[in-house]
Amino acid sequence: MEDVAREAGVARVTVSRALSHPDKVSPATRAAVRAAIERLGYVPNLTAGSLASKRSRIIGAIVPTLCNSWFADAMDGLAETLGAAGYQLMLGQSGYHVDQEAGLVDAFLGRKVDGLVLTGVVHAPSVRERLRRLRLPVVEIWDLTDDPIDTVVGFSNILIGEAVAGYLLQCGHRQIGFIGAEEVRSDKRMQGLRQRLTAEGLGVTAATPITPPSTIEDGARSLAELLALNPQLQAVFCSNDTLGVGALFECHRRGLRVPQDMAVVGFSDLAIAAACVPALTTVRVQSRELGCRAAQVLLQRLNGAATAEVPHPEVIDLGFQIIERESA
Amino acid sequence: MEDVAREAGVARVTVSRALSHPDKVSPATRAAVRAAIERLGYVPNLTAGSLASKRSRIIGAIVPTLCNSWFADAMDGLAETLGAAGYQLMLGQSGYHVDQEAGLVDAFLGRKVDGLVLTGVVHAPSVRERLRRLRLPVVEIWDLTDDPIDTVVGFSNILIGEAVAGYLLQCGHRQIGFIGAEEVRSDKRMQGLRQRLTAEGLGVTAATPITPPSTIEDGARSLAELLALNPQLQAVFCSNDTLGVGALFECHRRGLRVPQDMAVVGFSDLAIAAACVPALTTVRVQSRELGCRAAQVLLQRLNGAATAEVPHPEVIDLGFQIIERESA
DNA sequence: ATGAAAGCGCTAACAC
DNA sequence: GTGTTAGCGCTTTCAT
Repeated sequence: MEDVAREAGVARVTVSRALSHPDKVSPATRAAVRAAIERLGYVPNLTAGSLASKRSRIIGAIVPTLCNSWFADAMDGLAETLGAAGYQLMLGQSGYHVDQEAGLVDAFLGRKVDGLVLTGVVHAPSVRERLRRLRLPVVEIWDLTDDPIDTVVGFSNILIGEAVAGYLLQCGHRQIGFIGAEEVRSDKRMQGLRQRLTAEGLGVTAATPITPPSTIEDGARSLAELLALNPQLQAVFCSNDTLGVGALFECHRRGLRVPQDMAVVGFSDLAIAAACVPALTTVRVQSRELGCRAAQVLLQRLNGAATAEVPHPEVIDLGFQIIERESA
Repeated sequence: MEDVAREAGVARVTVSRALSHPDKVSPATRAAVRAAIERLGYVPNLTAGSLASKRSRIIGAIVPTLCNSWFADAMDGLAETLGAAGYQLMLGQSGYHVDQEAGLVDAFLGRKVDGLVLTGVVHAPSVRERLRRLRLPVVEIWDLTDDPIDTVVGFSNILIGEAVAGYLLQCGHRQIGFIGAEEVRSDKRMQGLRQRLTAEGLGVTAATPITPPSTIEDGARSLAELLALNPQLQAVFCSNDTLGVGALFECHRRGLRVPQDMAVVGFSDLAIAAACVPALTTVRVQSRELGCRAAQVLLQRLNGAATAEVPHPEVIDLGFQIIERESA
């Protein structure tokens, strides 16, 4: 930067200003600086800038795993929107463990991220507390809560469970099962399902929760387990489409007609849901949009701070949609 | 850090050392420092550390998009391996554009990443040159080349095309088509296919390249296009499984029996390939392992530098595998 | 084994 | 509009 300043015949600050606040510099010097930068191939050290300005233009995001395309899609939207605004994405994977998430949050805080995106609303207590106290812009995604750390943008996993229960009941099913993952948001969907069913005086047959990542084989195995538990079973809600496809497979193998003998509903609407035979009825959530929206909220917070605006906790519900196909 | 030093009754340097080089500090002071840190809830500012030490412990990675689960899987492996070694992943999306990639490389260099992972071996000339000159650890993935920037770990897209051609020929097909994306690695697979076929005195019918992201509908539409171009078509190689499934759909719609009337081969072995009916014969590449391996190479480079070892360009071929299912 | 001094490369106040 | 003066919070030498 020293060199650029000399080359352009100005002081270092002026170079800095020409880069960060172009409008605070006369067009002439701005041009001179640009030219010097070009000539010297100067690349500003953003690390030094971050240290001095206390703004890193980095957003940290933590998802359980990128292997699940719904999270990957959300990160795609997040990275794209953030990138367009000149922010960088630092990504971490929690493996569905709150303590691993806590470790990543620490690391990100140490790196002075300007904001954070966390998956879900359940975190280590220390994390919630720290983040609240720091007043760091934080967006929780993929679920809802009345008491977000800062802002939450997602959908209600409990309502999804209830809606699927309602749908299945309406189809005339009474013996309903659940195949889910060993994971808090899956539990909530099950909870919603159970609530609604209990209200009708019905129970729900639940398979042993699957340790992520879910596979098609897990889905098949779980359906078999469910059938052993309750041979009368008429319908099953699978906590994700992968398990749903597995359940479909097991039905096929056993000669069960879908949906007549067994109705199957999935979750997340992967491409596979539309492509399998019979096509899988599922719940669609807008993963990518979720990421975009999370980015927008962060960006707004980060600029809002500049305009002395103090934002308060907010709950943004993006909703969901039952996609009716052939399987239920 | 000042506070921690005071609390522990030592100098700031000692705190720094206790954190970064624990073995250079007596066990007693180390414990005192740890205690003080605990008591004060001190979180080191890694930005400042990076600035001072010129090592950021950040790796930048650029993929075309995270929406394609093969890239997401690779990033999953990368992030996991890197995270375990105390490195953070900064992620960017190029949207399949070399100039967008170049912009991200600039941004990452400005952030002083310790290493870089790029998708593919085709980049803006300025990028290659810059990176080479900087001697920054760089791993190119998802393809191979004789002339990598630094190290390349992937598979040969050309050989994949040739292998699929060989497979299809062996199945007895002579009229072969290609459905691909508007993208350099897809082109290479087509190139390989064409080479092998040309060697047999055969041609290949190619559909209009699909602008990413590919959809199932794109695949269906492309198969229709191919059939219009060449009604005798016996087999088609689709540049990814999504297109393959689309092709399968179109065959079904037209009452074409697969593989008797039309053989279909996909690429990447998504879960959907095994789940659709008929199951899709495809080419499997180890996406996640690719990411892990890329991370290992970087880590080795980064430590190797410490041991004064100067590594030279390397080509690591992870190969591929044709997964024979029902569709071809 | 520990400390003192000197930056890392930039930005934020203030002056001019 | 531009320059001057101080740091940002840490890690290096190099002494001790």
